[in-house]
Amino acid sequence: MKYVTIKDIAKKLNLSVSTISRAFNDKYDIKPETRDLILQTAKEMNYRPNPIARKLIRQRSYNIGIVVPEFENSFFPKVIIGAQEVLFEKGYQVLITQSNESEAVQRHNIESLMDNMVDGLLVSLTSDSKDIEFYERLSESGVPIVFFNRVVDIDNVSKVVFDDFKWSFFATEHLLKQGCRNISFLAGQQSLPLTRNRLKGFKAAHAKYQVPHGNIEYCGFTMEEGRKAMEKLIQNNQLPDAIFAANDPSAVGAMQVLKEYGIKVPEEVAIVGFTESRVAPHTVPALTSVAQPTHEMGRQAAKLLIEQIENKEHFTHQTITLNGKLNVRASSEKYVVNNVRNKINGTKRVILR
Amino acid sequence: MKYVTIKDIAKKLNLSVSTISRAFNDKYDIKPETRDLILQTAKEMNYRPNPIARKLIRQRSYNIGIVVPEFENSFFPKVIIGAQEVLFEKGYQVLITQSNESEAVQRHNIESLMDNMVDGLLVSLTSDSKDIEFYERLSESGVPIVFFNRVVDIDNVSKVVFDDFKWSFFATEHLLKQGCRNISFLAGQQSLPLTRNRLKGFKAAHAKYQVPHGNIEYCGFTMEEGRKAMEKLIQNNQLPDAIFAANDPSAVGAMQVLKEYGIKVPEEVAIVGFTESRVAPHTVPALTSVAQPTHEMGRQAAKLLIEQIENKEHFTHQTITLNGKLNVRASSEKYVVNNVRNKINGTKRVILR
DNA sequence: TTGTATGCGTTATCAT
DNA sequence: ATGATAACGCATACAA
Repeated sequence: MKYVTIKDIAKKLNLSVSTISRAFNDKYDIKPETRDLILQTAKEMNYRPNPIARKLIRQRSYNIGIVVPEFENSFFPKVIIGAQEVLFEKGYQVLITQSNESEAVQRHNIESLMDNMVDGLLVSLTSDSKDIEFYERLSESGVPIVFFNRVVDIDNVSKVVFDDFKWSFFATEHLLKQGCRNISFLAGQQSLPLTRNRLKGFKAAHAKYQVPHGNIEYCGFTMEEGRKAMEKLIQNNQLPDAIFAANDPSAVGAMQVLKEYGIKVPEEVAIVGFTESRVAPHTVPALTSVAQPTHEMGRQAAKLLIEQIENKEHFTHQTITLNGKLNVRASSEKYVVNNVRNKINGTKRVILR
Repeated sequence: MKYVTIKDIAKKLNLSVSTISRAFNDKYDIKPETRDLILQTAKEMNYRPNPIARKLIRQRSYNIGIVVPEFENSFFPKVIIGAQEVLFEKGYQVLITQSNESEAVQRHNIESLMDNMVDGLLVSLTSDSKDIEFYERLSESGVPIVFFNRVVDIDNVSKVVFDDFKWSFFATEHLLKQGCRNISFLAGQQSLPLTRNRLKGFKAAHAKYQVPHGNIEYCGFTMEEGRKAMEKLIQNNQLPDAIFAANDPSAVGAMQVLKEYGIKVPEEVAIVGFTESRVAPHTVPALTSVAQPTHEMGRQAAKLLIEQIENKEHFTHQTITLNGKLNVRASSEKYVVNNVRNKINGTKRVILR
C-alpha cells in the first residue's frame, strides 16, 4: 500500500506542494485551469488525501465517535443506524465502539476515540457508570458531546432522552386500569437516571390511583436477571398480580419463570415490558411493551452534535425528550375485552399521548 | 482541548524531545532513572501519546477495522463482541462500521478505514456485493484482511465461515425425516457463497432421500421478504408441506403469513430457520433453527487476522470452518413424538454432528 | 497566482 | 546516555 501524496503530484506537474494543496482546499486563490489540471491528474494517479496528516495539522478529523454500552439488544444498533444516516449525509465518518457494560472499557473507548481526534462524541453509558466527574470533565474540556438514552446525571451537557417518566406512568396506569393492585417493578440499574425516572412514573401512577405499589427489585437488563428477580419474589411468597419490567428481556425472563411455576399470564400475573424489542410480538402471550423511537433518537442526537460542532461558540446545551407509545398485547390484558388480535403482531391496541 | 506533548515534558525537565520519546519506546538506550522520572512527570502532566502523529510516522495504527453489512439482527453484534475480546487483549482498538446492506456504503467504509491506516480488516459483505475485483485488489494490495460469514468468492484470502452445507443438509434431512415431501427453500441473496452452500446442502439431502425438492425462492434476509415469498407461494397455489428459510427473520415472516391464512404450523407446513436468533424460542410455535457459534466466529476471525498482521511474511491464507447444531422445536415437529417441552426455551432436542 | 518555509506530534538517524 | 534534526503528509502565513 504505497500512498500517493501531494508531493508525487507536484513532481509530476512541476508545481509546488502548496499549489496542489490549494487545489484541494478551495478557499485560496488558484487559477481555475491549474486547479482543474491538478484535480484531474490527482484522480488519474488515484490520489486520496491522507486523513491522518490532515488530522494532525487541522486538529480535526470529520470523524464522530459513538460509544454504546452493549450490543446484545437491538436497541443500540437501531439508534446507531439513525445517527449514521444524518452523519453520513453531513460528510462525517462514524466510528463505533461498544463497552460490554464495563465502565473501564467505556473509558478506554472514549479516550481512544479522543486520541483519534474525533470531532465529537455520541455516548450512552454502561449501567455500572459511576465516575460522574470523568464525564463532567470531559464535557467541560470542550469536546462536543451528546449523551443519549443512558445519560449522565449532570446539567450542562446535551442529552437526548426518552420520556421515561411519562411512559412509565402510562404503562403503570394501564396495569392499574386492568385492576392490578399489587404491581412489582423490576427496575434496571439504580445508578441510571433513566431508572429513577421510570420509578418516579411508576410511583406517580400509583399515587394518582391511591394504590400502594408492590416490591421494587433493582435487577439489570438481561433475561437472566429478570428470571432471578422473579424467582426471588416467588420464593419469598411475594407474588404480585402484575410485573412492570425495565425492559423486554427482563420481562421475558420473568414470564418464563412464571410459566415454569404454572402461574398464568396474564390471568394471575400481568406483565408489561419496556423498550419494545423484536421478541415482544412473538412471546406467548405476546408482550405488552413501551415502544421507543430508537431510530429517531439516533437522528436527533446526531443533529444536536453536529450543531454543537459547527456552532461551537454560541451553543447552549439542551435536552431533547422524545415521545413513545404503549403497545398493548395479551400479556397485560387481565380481563379480556377485545379478543380479536391484530393480524400483524398481536398488538391489541396502541396507547398514544 | 490543548494536547500535552513531549515538547512540554522536554521543556519542563530540560531534556530533549528525543529523550522523552525514548522513555516511551523502551528499545533505545536510556538511563533507567531518567526514564522513570520522565514517565512519572508525564503521568503528572496527564500526557497521552498522540496516536495520530504515531500513525503518520509509523504508517501503522494498532486499530482494526470491522465492516459488517447490517445491525438489525443480533448475529453481527455477537460476532463483533467475540472479535473485540481477543483484539482488546492484544492491545488493538476496534473501529466498527456498518454498511446498511449497501455495497456503496461498504466501499466507503472500507476506504475510510484504510485511510485511517487500520492495521487490518475484518469484513462481512453486504448481500448486494458484486464488485469482486475490488475485494481481490484489496487483498492483493497487502492489507491484512479476514472475511467472515459472508465471504467473497475467491481463493487466496483468509476466511472464517460456518459449515453451511453440512447444516443445511441436516436441517433438510430433519424435515424429510418428519415426512415432508415438498420442501420450499427460502434462500438468501443468490450472490452470496453462503447461499449457494446452503442450497447445495438442501439439494444433497433431497438426493440422499431420493425426494424431489420444492420451490426455491431467492428472497432476502428480512421478515418482510419472508412474508412476500410465502405470499407468492400461496398465491401461485404452490403451498409446500415445509419451509426451510435462510434465516430466522424470513422464517418468522413466512410463519406469520401462514397463520394469517389459517394454515397450521407445523401440521400443514413445517418450518425451519437458520442462524438462530433470540426470537426462535419465543415464536408460536417455537421455531426450529440452526444455531451458529457467533461469538466463536468473531474470536477465530480476530485470531487469524492478528496472526496475519504479525506474521506478514510467511503467512498463508486459510479458511476456518465452524460447526453448529440444530435446535429442534415445535415448528418442525410434524408428528409429535415428544410433547414434553424443555423448560428453558421450548427446545425439544438438539442435533449435533 | 504560485512558491518557500514552517509546524502539527512523533519517531529515527545521526552526532556528541 | 543524550541531543539535534530530518522525516511522515498536509495546510497555511508570508514572500515573490
